[in-house]
Amino acid sequence: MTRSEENYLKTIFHLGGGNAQSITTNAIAEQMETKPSSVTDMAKKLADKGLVNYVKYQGVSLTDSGIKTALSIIRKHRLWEVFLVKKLDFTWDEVHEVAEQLEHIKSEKLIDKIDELLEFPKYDPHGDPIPTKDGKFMERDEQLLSEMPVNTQGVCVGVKDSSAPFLKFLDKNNIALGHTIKVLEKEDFDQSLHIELQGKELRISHQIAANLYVKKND
Amino acid sequence: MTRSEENYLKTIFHLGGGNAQSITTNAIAEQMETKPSSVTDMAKKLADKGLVNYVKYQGVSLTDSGIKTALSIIRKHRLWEVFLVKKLDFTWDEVHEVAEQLEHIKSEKLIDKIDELLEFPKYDPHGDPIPTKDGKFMERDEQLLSEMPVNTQGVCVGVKDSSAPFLKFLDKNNIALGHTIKVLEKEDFDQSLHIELQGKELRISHQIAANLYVKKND
DNA sequence: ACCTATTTTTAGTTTTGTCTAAATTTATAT
DNA sequence: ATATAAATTTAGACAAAACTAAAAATAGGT
Ligand SMILES: [Mn+2]
Ligand SMILES: [Mn+2]
Ligand SMILES: [Mn+2]
Ligand SMILES: [Mn+2]
Repeated sequence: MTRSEENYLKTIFHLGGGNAQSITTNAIAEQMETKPSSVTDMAKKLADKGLVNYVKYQGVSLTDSGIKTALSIIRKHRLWEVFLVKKLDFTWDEVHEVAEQLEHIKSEKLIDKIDELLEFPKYDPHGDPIPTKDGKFMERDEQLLSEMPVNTQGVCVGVKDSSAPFLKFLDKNNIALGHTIKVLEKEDFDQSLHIELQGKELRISHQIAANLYVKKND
Repeated sequence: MTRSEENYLKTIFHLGGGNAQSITTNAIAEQMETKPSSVTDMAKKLADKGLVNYVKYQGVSLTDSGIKTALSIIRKHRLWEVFLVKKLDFTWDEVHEVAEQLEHIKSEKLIDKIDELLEFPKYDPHGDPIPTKDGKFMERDEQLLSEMPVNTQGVCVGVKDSSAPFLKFLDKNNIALGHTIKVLEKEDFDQSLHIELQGKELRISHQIAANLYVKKND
């Protein structure tokens, strides 16, 4: 399994190709910042290896074997991200790039030991669930902050956009995973929100709210 | 800097190319389990990049820039080996393969933090010195056990051969870094040694003794 | 049903790193 | 000094993974 093949599988999974959905050539090309013709070439190769179902002009979806492989890469990526934050004091906006490299290290023992050292974390620094060794996913009952009704409250559990600029913005505004957020008011005009964050009041744009996952309190 | 280029530089360094010595095409090819013609191709490329001095039919030596790069890869390799042993309970015969992959991860912050986490180790699990960030080497006053005179004693500080079979053999015979070894007798016939190891007597072949580094006691 | 715009594939190139086989240079031995 | 052997380089090929440009298929709109 080459690094490139692994990256394609991961991307197809993230685009929904694990749910029998057919992912288009263009969607993959855009996500990977490559050209559609390159995607076609790889689609054929992955199909030959039994990792994707590929029908000309119809896109690709992952086979069971492809899903398994994609999940193992995603598991490694997220465990390394936790390692970088918990053990090496990286900030959550610094880890993704390095994890993109570390996820391709081939050693089952290595990743199992990292998992153990971290005491088997369930979520990565951005709140994304870490698949178990046998490819099980811990999905969480969560919703976007932008979809929470006024006067409900919950705990921030994840980010949809995990780009460095967004994460740094959150840091600057004291928004972090585990913080309590209550929706005080929604502005009709621009969908901006007036929220209570850890006791303090704050106004945030729709764009921010639409990239924060919240778990509603019982 | 590609992974392949890094591996060539590291190999040339290990073969002595850091001391203005000219390393032959065949020596590099043999060490890297590749063909001489491939080495010639790479020699030209590395020369173009100013990393080696290459004279046709005469072999290559590292430039200052090449030495610097080689030392940075070796530093990463050895720090990762320490990490695997100290933090993840790998044995010293398991670490090399994984370190061969990890040494190519590109992140200065990552390796500096690993160094810090390990409290700036000076030697790797096989007793090899870890170059400092600015490329300084901690050479040790050491010699091969096979070259120690009868009735001298010292501490085992390193292995010359760090292949898994040899390391496992050492484990089985309770030979480990830090253990005290005294040469009791040398057999003229086959150069085998009669030694005292941590108080117990033991016979070892010349081949074993010629792959153990010992630091003579003052 | 037909035309058009978009998507996707094909065909042909490029780069990196490898290989084999052949040619060339250097080393060795008489 | 010359023949022979060994080491090294050259030339040409290949696989992986990308690209561009052109061809083909699909989707939408009238
Ligand atoms: Mn990430
Ligand atoms: Mn993440
Ligand atoms: Mn090693
Ligand atoms: Mn080592």
